[in-house]
Amino acid sequence: MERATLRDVARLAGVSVATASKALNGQPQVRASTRARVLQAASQLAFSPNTLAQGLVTQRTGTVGLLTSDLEGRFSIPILMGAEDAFGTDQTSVFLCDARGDSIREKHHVRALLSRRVDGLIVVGARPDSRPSLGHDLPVPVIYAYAPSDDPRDLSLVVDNEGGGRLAVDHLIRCGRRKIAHITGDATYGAAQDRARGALARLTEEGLAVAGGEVWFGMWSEAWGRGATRMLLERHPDVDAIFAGSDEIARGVLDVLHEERLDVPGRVAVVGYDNWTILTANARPPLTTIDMNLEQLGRVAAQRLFTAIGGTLGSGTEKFAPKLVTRESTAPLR
Amino acid sequence: MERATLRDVARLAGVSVATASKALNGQPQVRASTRARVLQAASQLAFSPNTLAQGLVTQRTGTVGLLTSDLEGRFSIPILMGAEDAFGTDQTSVFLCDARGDSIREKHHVRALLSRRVDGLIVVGARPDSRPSLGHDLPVPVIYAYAPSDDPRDLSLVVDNEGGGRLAVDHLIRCGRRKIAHITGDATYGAAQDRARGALARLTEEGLAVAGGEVWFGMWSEAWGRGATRMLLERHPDVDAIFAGSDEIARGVLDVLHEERLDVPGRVAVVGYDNWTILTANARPPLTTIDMNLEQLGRVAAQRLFTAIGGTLGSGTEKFAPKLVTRESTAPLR
DNA sequence: TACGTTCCTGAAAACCTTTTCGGCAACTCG
DNA sequence: CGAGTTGCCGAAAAGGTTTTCAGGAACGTA
Repeated sequence: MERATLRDVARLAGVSVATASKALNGQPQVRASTRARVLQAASQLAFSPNTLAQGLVTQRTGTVGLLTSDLEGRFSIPILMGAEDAFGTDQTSVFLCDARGDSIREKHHVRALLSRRVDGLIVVGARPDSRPSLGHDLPVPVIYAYAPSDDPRDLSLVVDNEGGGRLAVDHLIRCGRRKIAHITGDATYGAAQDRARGALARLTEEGLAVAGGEVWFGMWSEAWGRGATRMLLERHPDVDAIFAGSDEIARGVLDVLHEERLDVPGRVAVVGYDNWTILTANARPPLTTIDMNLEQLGRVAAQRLFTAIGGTLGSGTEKFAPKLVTRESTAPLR
Repeated sequence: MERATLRDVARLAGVSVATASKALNGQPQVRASTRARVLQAASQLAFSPNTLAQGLVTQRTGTVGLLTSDLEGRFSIPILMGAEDAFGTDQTSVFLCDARGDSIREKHHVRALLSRRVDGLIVVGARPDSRPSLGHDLPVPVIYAYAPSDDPRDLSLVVDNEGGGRLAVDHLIRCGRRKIAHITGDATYGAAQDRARGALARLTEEGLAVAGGEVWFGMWSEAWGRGATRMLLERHPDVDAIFAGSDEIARGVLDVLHEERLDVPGRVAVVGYDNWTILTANARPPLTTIDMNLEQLGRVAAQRLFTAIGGTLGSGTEKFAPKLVTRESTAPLR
């Protein structure tokens, strides 16, 4: 299966390569009949242009590098899908690189991508805390997604975790709940702090205090969700809603509530975080949760990068609003 | 940040581009001192070769296309990671494309990838049943992973599901179990059938029949796992092991056993399938399961493709053995 | 008929690298 | 001292495309 080149097309159409090129690219200075001949020849030969050669002369490759730090982590994937999707429609392809959290591996990948003359870079971090900038002496625009760059001159797109916490609590309040507890993950995660801050702020607005006396920080696991819920019920059996910092934790919460025969949502309402379908849809009952809209984040990152490729992209950190996904674990009281 | 070209390096080193190229590529016909000068110049200018130009002349781009049908699905990711990992060490990069199960979208992507002059293609399917071949008139080698091609002339790398079923049951038998049930997913999935066949074969070897009278096909969900387990316990309360067709189903199984206060693994042992960490590690107790070794599959696919790029790759379907991951949900009886 | 326009077309340069091959200098050896 | 080797280096072609610019043909006008 030998590939046809533009030369072959031109020869078959009886024109020069220059005209063939112009005909194929829709340049105006070619007669309609000539263009038709070229098009016909091209399709006959199943011609598809060599993008390497195109890139060499146009200085645009139509490729971007997507640099992730943890592919196995669940958060990179939706972002990646969003970006791939957005680019798919413009004809740009994405190079996927997984640095596995290793910074020298990351450097290596950046070098390779630049060597491939990508038009831009999207860096998606493993967790929503800031990460080291790639620097400013790069010849292409870089956009940071999920984990912001630690350099404010870079452009970062992140999730609004404070807004997410606020959203969850707001929903519970609207359901008539007044004794709302918050069980969440590792306190060293900025995300945990932000969500808690948002939750507390909304409670305060309503004149409420958090049930359980304080936010329960711990780990991002079902086991912690179970343990914390047991302690919580022991000390504050009258709690009527629990906002969990992740769907995993929420699963643990539900598990213990079920064990204790406390009806969800009749007696206690539960909200999770992440909208990780495998956990939320299968839960008993299916879990109301906060969706970070990561796919949208990826899509926007792609678009921003695309428009920035010619000119320049801004700087600073843009926050994206999460959304509430209601399922059966929450409902109005009575 | 303008990029240095080989010309710049050559000029700085006081040699021709030809010698500069040879020096950088380790060709022998260049004096040591000259090479040193070139190397020095290159590093001084932070030179990195333009791979587009290289590809144009060498007819090798050092890129492969990875065509997946369902990125969100959990099975593509490990394969993708394995491939990315294997390629990372050779300096080849991967173009990621998600066809979203749409065959015209897939065609589109293939065209684009060929236009980019990828050196090869890895096609990873959504489910382990056979899928349409991309055809044989492609100018690059293609390798099918997870979902085999429906054309035996293609090379496909798949998981040995029959072996997996056998492995699970074998483990349960070694744990002294004799009344082993199998609750699994959608009967229209080849994977479900294969796993069941392997399980039954191993039981027969031991002179055992499957507990519950037959294999319980249903859906790949926790809810089905719960429902099936309830029915099973009602009719056959003496079952001492359950092999679940997926970790999701296993979670449902565990849930009901827990509700019924049947000790796991003291009274009933449970084995899952997939080793989906988020489900298995958090289960109560942590779940023994079958790991399909998908990362290895991806790695091998990459290697096969790489060695095939020069020559030709074989055909047929190669099966890869899954492995047993033991956790606390299984243990010897008494 | 001579000249200026308007339309199309094609030759050639450019993009950056690899690779072949010829040539020059310095040797070795008879 | 001449001929044959050996070791390094550079000129040039090649890879496939886009784009600029010059020029030819056809036409209208004076």
